[in-house]
Amino acid sequence: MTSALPYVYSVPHLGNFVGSVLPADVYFKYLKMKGDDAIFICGSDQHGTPIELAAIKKGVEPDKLADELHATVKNLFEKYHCTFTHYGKTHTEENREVTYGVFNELYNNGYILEREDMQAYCNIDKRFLTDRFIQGTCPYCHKRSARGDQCDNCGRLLEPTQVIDPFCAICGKSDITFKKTKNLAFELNKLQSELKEFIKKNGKHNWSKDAVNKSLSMIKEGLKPRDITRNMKWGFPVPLTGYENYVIYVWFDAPLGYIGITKEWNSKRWRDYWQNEHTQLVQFLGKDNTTFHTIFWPAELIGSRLGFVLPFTIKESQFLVSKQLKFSKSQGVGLNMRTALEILGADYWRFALMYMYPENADSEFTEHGLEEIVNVIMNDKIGNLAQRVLKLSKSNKFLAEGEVSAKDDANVKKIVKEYRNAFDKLQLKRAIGTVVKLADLGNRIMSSKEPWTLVKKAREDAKVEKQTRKIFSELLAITYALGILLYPFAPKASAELLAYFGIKSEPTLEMLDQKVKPNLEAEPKPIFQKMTGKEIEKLQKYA
RNA sequence: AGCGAGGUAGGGUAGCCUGGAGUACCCGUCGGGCUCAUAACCCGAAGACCGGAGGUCCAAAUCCUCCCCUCGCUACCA
Repeated sequence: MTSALPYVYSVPHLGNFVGSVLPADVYFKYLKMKGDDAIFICGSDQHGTPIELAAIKKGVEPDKLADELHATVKNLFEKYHCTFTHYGKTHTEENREVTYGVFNELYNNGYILEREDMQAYCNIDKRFLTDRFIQGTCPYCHKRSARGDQCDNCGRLLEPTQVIDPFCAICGKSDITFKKTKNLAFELNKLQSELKEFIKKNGKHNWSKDAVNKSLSMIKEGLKPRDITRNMKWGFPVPLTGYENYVIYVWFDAPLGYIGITKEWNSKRWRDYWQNEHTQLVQFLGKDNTTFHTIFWPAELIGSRLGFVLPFTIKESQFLVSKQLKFSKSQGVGLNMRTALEILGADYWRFALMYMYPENADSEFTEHGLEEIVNVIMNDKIGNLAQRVLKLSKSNKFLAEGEVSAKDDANVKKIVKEYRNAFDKLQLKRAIGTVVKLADLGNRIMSSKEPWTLVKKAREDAKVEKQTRKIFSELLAITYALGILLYPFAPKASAELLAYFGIKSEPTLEMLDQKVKPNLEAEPKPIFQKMTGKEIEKLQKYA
């Protein structure tokens, strides 16, 4: 399984995180709990115009800048307890090999076309300028914020020739002329029917309606050849004579990075996953990225005839948006993955973000919404249930000692089944909902059975004692199961809870059937805390 | 503009594929219970013309058509 490769231009914001890496990591943790042979591949997408431009402006080599950014982002994901099998990057020898392999096969198989077009050329820097290297005044809003592809101010799409008073983003001068230049294009149109067949077949495997329909409609409208070379410097050089000054276009090598990164992880085993007909490839990505994964990239794989696996499931997310808070616009300002950790710990963000996961529709991030999830769902319902069960058990050891297991409890079993079912269908919001359901079950038992009353009678009445032991056993089983089910969403809290039951290793679903003994000597500590005025104040700084 | 997806109590969501009394969850509001626990938890109530207008059907939030609003894509951002 993979998560969309973050384009490492700045610190990812919370919307980026919840769109692909986080749900992917959550799902991966579930697969590991289940015991599947799964690997989770992700990494930094390092090529492309924005990074080359930033490197030129900073006066550093693009590979150096890209590696620095890669290190920063990698470190951040670790702080959020993401456990990739490998978090790599696209500018590697391995990815170059994979990219050239696919490129050469497409070329040999007759899917590559040479065509000519007009492109901007800076007479001062003596180089061609891709659209983003052209800046100037927007013909629509007349702000000096237009680029060759789009205006940053009004968001309208532009042609480079439409930009008024264009200047070169590198030297700032206006000495630009348009020259005829050649490029290689990938004839996607030749693979249309194979792509359609692939989407129709695999689209049944839990893809969103949105992903299937927009992919099919794009094919229906007719695919066109798409450029795969760029007249710039940063990237993999095109391995063809006559193209010495060109690099492979980032969209072409970035998704091949999934394979390249796997090869970087393990030079022997990568083929076992990627060239194996039994592999089920599950890919997490945001809605802006869908057709790259359902059309452009599969076309590369199909056209290469190298027997690479195609996406089995496309797990597309919508966007998490915020009207009241600034999600990073770029440049690391606003509420992003870094600044968020200054407010709350990783478990809180993981759980809260998954609780508001924009699974089927855009979802709204609000300060109040976050507060509610942290304070009510995590703290009051889940954390406090564990605390009241463990404390009551500790102060009534004679009723709580002995082995417990979630195996024989019908209510717990039912919820666990629903949890598994939700995950297996990739319904992640439903999955996190079942965790809350389990806590609700515990809280309801507490209220209806009132074990704190029973313990007083249990010492005198053997019948009551037996009854009370059963209730304790059930409550402890629920708490133990909570510790396991919580793992994908809040791994740290899960570990803390499971420690009371003597579990120190990574949890598995099999453990639910094990018999465990609660440690009634240890003083239970709350696994979650509420957000206080201090955290809310910090959050409001981003309003 | 074209294509795709969304619009559900005051707020936030699930339900829609596979039609069956507006069903459910969280917050907020109102009333009650409980005192084990982190002032938490539990029970009950009020609150929705399911974006709008038509249509199909014994029956529509769900299927069809048109319109309005929001988001995404439209091939040189990735």
